Amino acid sequence: MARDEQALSTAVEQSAAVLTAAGFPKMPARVLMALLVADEGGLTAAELGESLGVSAAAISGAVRYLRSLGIIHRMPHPGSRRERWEIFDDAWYTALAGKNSVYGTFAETAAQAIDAIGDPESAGARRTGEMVAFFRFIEGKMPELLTEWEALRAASASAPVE
Amino acid sequence: MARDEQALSTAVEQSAAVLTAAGFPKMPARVLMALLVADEGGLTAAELGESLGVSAAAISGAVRYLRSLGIIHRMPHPGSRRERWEIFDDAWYTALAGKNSVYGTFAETAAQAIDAIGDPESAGARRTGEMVAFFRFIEGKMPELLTEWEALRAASASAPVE
DNA sequence: AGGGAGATTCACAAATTTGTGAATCAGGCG
DNA sequence: CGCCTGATTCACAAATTTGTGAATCTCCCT
Repeated sequence: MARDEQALSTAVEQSAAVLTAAGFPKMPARVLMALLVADEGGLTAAELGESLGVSAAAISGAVRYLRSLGIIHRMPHPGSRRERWEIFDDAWYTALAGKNSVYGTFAETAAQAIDAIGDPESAGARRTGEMVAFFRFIEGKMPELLTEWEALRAASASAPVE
Repeated sequence: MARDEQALSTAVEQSAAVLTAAGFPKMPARVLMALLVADEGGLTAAELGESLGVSAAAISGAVRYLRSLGIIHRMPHPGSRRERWEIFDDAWYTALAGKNSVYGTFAETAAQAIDAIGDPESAGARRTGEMVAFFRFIEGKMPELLTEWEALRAASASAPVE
């Protein structure tokens, strides 16, 4: 079965839209998905621009954003001047771990509200305390979850996809 | 110890800022935090507006958004005309479960890209397949995690907060 | 019923975000 | 050594999002 560019483009756009709805910036989401489904060797900025129908400048901005998140990297160029961008294999893993720490900082910031409320018996303090505990719990569990994933992944190392 | 409104307001704003950075709309985030730390009985739209320094209209919009997410509800009014808004106790739990299903739909949308690529041996198909598997794994694990949290929560039912 | 407090909605204004074109920079190749 | 392809940055334009004021609606209370 050959590459169905039409259907692929649709899938890329739809996936990017889901990411966008989840709060991810639009152009980075599209670039990310394009790189995800790309063949070995990554894509150049020009290729990305053409495939997504946007200017080189937009690509550059999106690429900078994604690099700052540490989920893509520039390929050690084969020899030509063309810079190739490639997604890290563990990008999603990393992204989730990063989001996890966001949960953590959120919990710690909110914990300050408990002190400000003063009375630990009050509804607000109780409610806030529960939320803080919840996110601390989630944050604490996440490493475990990721370890489990790694184990699973290693187990089915060269097994077929999907 | 009495309520330190100054510090409380700061904590509310900072927590809201963290949520905003994570992709949550600004005003809903602020309203959510204000309701989180509120005393028993919730707050009226007017109280929210005053406490956050914004117009009643802005509150109304934020409240509609939060209600659509199912994380706040209008209190069965005591008798007065004033509508009181209150956060659900399991709001965060619910929110995470909801976000979880976002992961799921993302995975399923992206899975379509694999078919479009055709060759399952290609780098793109392998990479995408791995991502899909990862998010399916996370989605599958989440219920377990939440169950565990419920158990923990029930265990320390009337234990002190924080 | 009528008055009035409060919530909600609407059209518009402000502000932030997003994408573009033109200019600039970088470095491989003739 | 200088041209030429391609990446990057900048200032600005477009567009989407966000918040406001005024008008409208709701419904309790007399």
